[in-house]
Amino acid sequence: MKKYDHIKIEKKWQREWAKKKVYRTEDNSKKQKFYILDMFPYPSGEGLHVGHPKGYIATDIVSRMKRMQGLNVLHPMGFDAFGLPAENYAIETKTNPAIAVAKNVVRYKKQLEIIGFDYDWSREINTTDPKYYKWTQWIFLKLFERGLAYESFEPINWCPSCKTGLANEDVEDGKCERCGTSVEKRPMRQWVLKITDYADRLLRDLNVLDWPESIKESQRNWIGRSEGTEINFTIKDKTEKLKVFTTRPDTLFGVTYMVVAPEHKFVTELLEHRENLKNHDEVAKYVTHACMETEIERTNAKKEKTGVKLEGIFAINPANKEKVPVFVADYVLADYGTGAVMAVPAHDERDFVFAKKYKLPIKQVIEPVYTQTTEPGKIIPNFPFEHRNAIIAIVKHWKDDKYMALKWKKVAWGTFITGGVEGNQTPEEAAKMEIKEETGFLHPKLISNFGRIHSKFYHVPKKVNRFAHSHTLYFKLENDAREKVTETENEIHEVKWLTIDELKTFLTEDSHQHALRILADVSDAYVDEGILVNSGAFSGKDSQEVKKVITKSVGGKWVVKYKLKDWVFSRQRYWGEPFPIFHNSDKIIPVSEKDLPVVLPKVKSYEPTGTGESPLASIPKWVNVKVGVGKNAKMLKRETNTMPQWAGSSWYYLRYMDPKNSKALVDPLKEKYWNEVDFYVGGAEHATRHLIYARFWHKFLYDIGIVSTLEPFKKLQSVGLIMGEDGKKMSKRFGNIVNPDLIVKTYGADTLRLYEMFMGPFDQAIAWNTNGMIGSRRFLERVWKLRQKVHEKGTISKETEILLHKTIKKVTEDISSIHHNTAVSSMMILSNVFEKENTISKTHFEIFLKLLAPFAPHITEELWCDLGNKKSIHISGWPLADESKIAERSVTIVVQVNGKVRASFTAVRGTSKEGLEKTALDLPDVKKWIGDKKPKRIIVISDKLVSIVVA
RNA sequence: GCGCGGGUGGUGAAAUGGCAGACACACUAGCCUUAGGAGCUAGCGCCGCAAGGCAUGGAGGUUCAAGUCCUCUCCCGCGCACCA
Repeated sequence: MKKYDHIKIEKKWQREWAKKKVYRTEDNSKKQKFYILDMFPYPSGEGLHVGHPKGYIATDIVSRMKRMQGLNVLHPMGFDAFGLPAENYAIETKTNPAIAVAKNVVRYKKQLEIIGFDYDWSREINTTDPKYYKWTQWIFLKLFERGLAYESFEPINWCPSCKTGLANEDVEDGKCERCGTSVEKRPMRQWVLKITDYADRLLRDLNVLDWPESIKESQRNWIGRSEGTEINFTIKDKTEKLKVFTTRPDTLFGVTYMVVAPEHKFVTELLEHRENLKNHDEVAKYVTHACMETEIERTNAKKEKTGVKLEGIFAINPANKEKVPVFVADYVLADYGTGAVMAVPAHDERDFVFAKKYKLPIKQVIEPVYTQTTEPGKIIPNFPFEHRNAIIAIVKHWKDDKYMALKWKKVAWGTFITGGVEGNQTPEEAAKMEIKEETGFLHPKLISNFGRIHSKFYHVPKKVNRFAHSHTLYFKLENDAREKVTETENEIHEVKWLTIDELKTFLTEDSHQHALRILADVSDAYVDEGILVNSGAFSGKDSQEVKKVITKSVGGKWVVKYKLKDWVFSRQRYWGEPFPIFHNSDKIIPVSEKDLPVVLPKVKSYEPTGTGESPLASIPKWVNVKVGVGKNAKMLKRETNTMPQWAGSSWYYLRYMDPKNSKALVDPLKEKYWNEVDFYVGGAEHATRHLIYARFWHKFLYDIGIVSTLEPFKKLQSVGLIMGEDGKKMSKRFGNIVNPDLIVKTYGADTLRLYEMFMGPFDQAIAWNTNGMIGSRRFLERVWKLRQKVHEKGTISKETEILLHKTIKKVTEDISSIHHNTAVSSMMILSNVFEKENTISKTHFEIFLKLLAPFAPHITEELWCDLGNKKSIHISGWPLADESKIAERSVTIVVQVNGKVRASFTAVRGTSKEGLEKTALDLPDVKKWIGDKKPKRIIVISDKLVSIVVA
């Protein structure tokens, strides 16, 4: 037999498939459709490394199986090529980026082709093709028509190195995602898309998506919805008001000062006239400094908080008419909420830190409520609470720095002294009585009142959910006078004298720990929900329940805010889609649809100007256009910004449905047929950019009737990176790049494909290991040799046939759930068993080849053809597992004695439990372990195991 | 700090609550070959001569039975982070 010559075989079949158009996708098919998509690549000058095809191989396998199962599969490929990498390359080499992109695309296609993908290349798209970006511009026009694209002059993130504005999503840790330079805030004219209008739908519809939870969670975080209240504070002796946003209107009575962001209009306007502020210069200096800081410096949470008081300015708390000072401080963000906050230091950590530093009053308005969530005393849900007035007494020793604590004897509790308040006792009387009863001490003296601490728990002896409201009182013993304690009290608990440090580990109840923090003077802001105090008519109410009531009482408005910001959509660079927009002095005039596309002109220099203008501005012939005829003709100026890299990829999946249509973005009938992407595979790094932008545009296109689905990608799967052999990210910088061309040449595309799938779980990052790949090659060699055992009238054993059917089932299920690694290993097991057979029947071997075909399309096609088949294996039918064969007649029964496996035996499937038990007890190995002891219990699981328990 | 994933041999990893380590790499021994990154046979978690015991980051728990379920805890990766 011939040697397995992968080079010859792979070349031969790739040509043959292309010639016979084996993978051409039909639009007018009666078959059920399946749309499977890879995130298309950005063709850089460096070419693909072995990590790039991992996702493509996985989708290729799924699409091949689906095709064999008789579905009409759309599995397209294209190129995303606008943006900075191509432009920077152009600047370096002084070539037109269009030329470099064309060259890179050719290279990428060649690299992809030798791996043997089943793409229908007749549907290839390229985002830089005017025939494509015509429709990107068209979508922009529609957004503009609906008021979702607008010009703004707000300060935005600016990368001084890339010399362009950036979207919020392009900034990571205050640095430009592309080049790592710290971004600055810079006010400039820019185009912005109103993605915030879709925030609520983008958030809500995540729930129906079959996506990895981590990516959905990232998007939820990014959108950052929160509900709260907007409240106006009037300014003393002035007409203007200060509007704040808060999620905690229930703490309104605890406001002791206000804070506004340095960029806030309120501050800017005050600074316009010296006489407005007694400390004008100080404030001006602070504001200037704060605005100059970079995003990193500003947003570092660990940075010490700074601020300056606006001397002479006071705000009036609408709830209690109290007069509070106003500060300007950079811990308040200008672009979230209203850029101003009401500070409640007692119940907000940041305000607390600031108040401590500037010695501002801290006023408690929420009493803590602790809920027991662990046993013993875990509350029973949906069960009413019995309220009880109570005390917690902290008693200091008469001379030592020690405090009295109770160690409970019947439960694992450590507490201060506790008790109920009976009848018309005052809390102080009740506490003194408890001290005497429980400990015998006679002369406690009240030092201070720590207020109430509430706790919810299940009272085990009384069988009720209890809600205890404990007045927490601090006493000091005047002397050691003590009387005897009754026996009953002594049986319940033991008195201990402990230091503060010892109490930290001794006290088991959260409410007592809270009291201890007050005692030790280390309490910080209590930020959880609780019961209102010092809040006028609202005192005693539940904080959760009064939020809307308080809002209403001060004329506030219940609102929803998002962290998500509108999408800064213009770049001051050359290599992007031009905007279909004209300017006429102040007026904005959209280019009419029939004049699309606005083609990107050639320029002499691609260098960014850094002035906030793109290089396009330097081509007067392109910028100045005469529009209209006769006396209606006007000279207009074109918009010279370009769109960001993310524009083209925000809708490309739709174009594959109808890539050549010059009349419409996508033909409505084709859109209805192909519908949504059934399965989308790509890197998790796109979680908060491409995957949010595309969802946004898709929802917009739904609203204007272009698409018929609410979401673009039904099921999403993320690919785990392939790292270099050194475990570091594969990159030119580390010199650890493995070139797939070389692997394909030396080992073959089929080996590469098989290995990348066999490496490990698909979504997990993993290091490349060329050594480990040998195993996949050997497997294919063995499959090749198996051909010699195949005869028309060959036979395989019953067991092997059973295994074959189990393998069909396993491979089918594993491909569907992207467990390609275990699919490969199950085929390896089958081939190992085949090797032990003398002959293999043709039909059985063909089934095996079909299972392997999606993974190793070339070698299987060659063997399939060699067996005399005329049509391609890839359009043959997918095998079905015969369930009746999978159910083996004999099963192995495991016997456990006291939970340890001691023996096993073979039984006929379906043997009665009694029969299994009897056989098991008769086994010598079992008898040995039971000895003369009597089995206490015997558990029998049919067709599986017998578990014997002996004393 | 909050949220989402993970911790299993020398390595990559398998395992509907039912024989932990399938499958593969590496390694060891032997065979076959004019030596090669080839093939075949056997071995390969740890301790132990063995019988057997111990092992899925750590500590408890539920169960006849736990890598798998529950509680606490440590470590690693990712996302968000002064968002009021």
